[in-house]
Amino acid sequence: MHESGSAVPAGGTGGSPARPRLEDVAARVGLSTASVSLVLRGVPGPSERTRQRVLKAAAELGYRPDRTASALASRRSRLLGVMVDVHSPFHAELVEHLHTAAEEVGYDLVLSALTRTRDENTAVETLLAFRCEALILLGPVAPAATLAELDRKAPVVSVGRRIAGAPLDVVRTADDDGVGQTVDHLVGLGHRAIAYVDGGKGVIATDRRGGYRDAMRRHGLHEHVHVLRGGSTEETGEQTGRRLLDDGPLPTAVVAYNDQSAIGLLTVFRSAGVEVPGTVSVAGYDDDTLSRLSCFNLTTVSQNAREQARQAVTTAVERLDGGRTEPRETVLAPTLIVRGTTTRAR
Amino acid sequence: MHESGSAVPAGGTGGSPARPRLEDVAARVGLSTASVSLVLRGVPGPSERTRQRVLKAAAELGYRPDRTASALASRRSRLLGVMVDVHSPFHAELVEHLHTAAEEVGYDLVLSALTRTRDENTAVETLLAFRCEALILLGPVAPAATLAELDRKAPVVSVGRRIAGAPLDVVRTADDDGVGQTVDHLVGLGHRAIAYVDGGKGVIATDRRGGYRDAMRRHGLHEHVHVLRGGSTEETGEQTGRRLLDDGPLPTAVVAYNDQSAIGLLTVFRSAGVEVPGTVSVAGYDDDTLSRLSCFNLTTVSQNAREQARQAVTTAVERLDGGRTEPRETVLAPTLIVRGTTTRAR
DNA sequence: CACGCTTCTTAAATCGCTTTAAGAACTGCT
DNA sequence: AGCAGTTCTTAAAGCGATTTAAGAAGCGTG
Repeated sequence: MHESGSAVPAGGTGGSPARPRLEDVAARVGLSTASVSLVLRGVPGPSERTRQRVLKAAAELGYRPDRTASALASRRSRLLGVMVDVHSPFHAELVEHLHTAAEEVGYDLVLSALTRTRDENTAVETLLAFRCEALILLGPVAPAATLAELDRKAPVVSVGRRIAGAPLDVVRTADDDGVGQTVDHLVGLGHRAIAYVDGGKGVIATDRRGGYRDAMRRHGLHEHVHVLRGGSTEETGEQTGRRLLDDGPLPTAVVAYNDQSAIGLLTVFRSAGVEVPGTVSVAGYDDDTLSRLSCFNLTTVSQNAREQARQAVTTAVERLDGGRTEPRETVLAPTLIVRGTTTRAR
Repeated sequence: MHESGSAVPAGGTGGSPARPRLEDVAARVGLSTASVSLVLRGVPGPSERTRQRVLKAAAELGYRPDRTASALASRRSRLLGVMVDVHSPFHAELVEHLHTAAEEVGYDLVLSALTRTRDENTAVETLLAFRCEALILLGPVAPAATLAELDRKAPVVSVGRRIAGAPLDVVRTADDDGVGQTVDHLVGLGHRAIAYVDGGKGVIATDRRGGYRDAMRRHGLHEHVHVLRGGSTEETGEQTGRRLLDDGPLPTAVVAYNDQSAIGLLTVFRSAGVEVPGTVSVAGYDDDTLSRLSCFNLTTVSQNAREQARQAVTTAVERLDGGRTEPRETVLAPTLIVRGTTTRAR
């Protein structure tokens, strides 16, 4: 059963025509597999004539290198593992840009989805089993120590989440700055009673809350600082909205932890007859697909997915091919996107 | 000849501890790699004693088989390729269930994202390069002939899209039935003037439109059949909504091609002071995340992602391991989800 | 104790590609 | 011619697993 280069296209059970191998291409042009491999990978050496012939033959046979084999042989998979929450529209956008960025530097992506029944550990294990050379984790929640541990197996880039106390690569936007810009914008419109709806206990929530506090202080609105308990979903937004309506005089503007929360507020306000932005201005964070819907048209902050993705890939590749070993944190500036839910104070 | 696995754990240039290989496990228990491989894959043969020792050693070393190598050696990748539109929330849900379904039958998933700059061809090529054994395409738009061609390289399962005229595996829900159920529901509420907002020229749009027509006819509402030009986005929904408002008497109910379109209608109606469902009932299709937002609370049709995912995996695996060769179309019944945008006719 | 039978183990060949050291084919120069 | 220098090519050794045919134990029997 070792009729290696036999004439029969394929045997076995299936009917498929047996994918051509490097050897088939080599045989066709009467060269060695070594030469063919060299040509196909663009390694200098082969003569122009050889190059042309090989390229032609490969094209004619419809040859596609076998990733598994070349990964094994070269001990390089040229794969970047990406852990992503399939349900997050923001992650979707990141993935989109990661793809193009990776392609430009000759890497491919392996996506590992986070689901209700698939935790970060599983997702990462899968990535490792694929021999990904570096891991790009979108909004990881694992403790810093775990990530540091992981980083010893393969370079880790945390996107969107600041990692304190561990020497890891991080790419993120300045969350405090984003909220700060929003506050600036509102103050510029004459608002003073600007409330903030908090997002919980995560690192991100902390940063955004801090950004709000600082900005208010900066504008001398210290005594107007008002942080309300909230969350990251429409539901919590609605709850907070109702509390606001019940608890006496409304602020003239409310900044929410994220778009979903903001939309919850919006819904409650409008159905209670409170006009937005007529009576209350509302701003969110994330530039979620939701926020762009014309029925919301929410003023929000964009995290610049494109640039973050690009930086994440660069960061990973630098450690892989560039020999960088010092961890680096890349902090990008977010962009305020003014839409229709904020206007001059009443 | 087998002094390959020397005593030193790693050494060499790098600093990483060098992932343990099968050979390392074998050396540790003084057995051959063959035995270890057998044990680790659960193949009967090795004695109980051997089994225990191997398992222990593997655990101690933290051994994880190298997918790349085993795929190459076994000529089986046990990988299912999934083409997915990262931006679609419905696809996200499918992916989630595909993961669990695949895991149950011992397969892993490779996701290949469709983006603005990454077409179906590219996505599928990637999947093939990973040596996926079968391809699960979520809502493919490629012509039937292309898919049939592809199917010769690896079994293809089209999810959500009916493929006419090509012998391919398909898993989908009955779109006509879904719209039919919606119409039934509305008729049951006393509606007679039920309009339909079309979704364009695709197969799915055609089916849904047909479902509307048939259902209306079935209820003897032949002369109330009213199909409006529309689309699949909020924008087109809004446009159609405005046309409806302009063009004289409103129907008492409008069924839209999908949720996004329905939400466009909703937005226009409400901002024009037309109450939904007070004056007009509105229904969508897809049970999109959007539709669940309390501010929309849209009556819609669920495509039962979980079951579709499960069937898709089963279908693929049957062809891979079960030897099935006849193509099969699995049509699941969609489920009407009544929420707050439909009520008794005025 | 030699025999046939199981039951375990393992040597060795692959899988399809990469990589490196060595070989072949030319060149130009003395 | 002879020799060094270039420029191309290739043989052959892996990569880390799987797989199979053959070998080694173990074990009742006659």
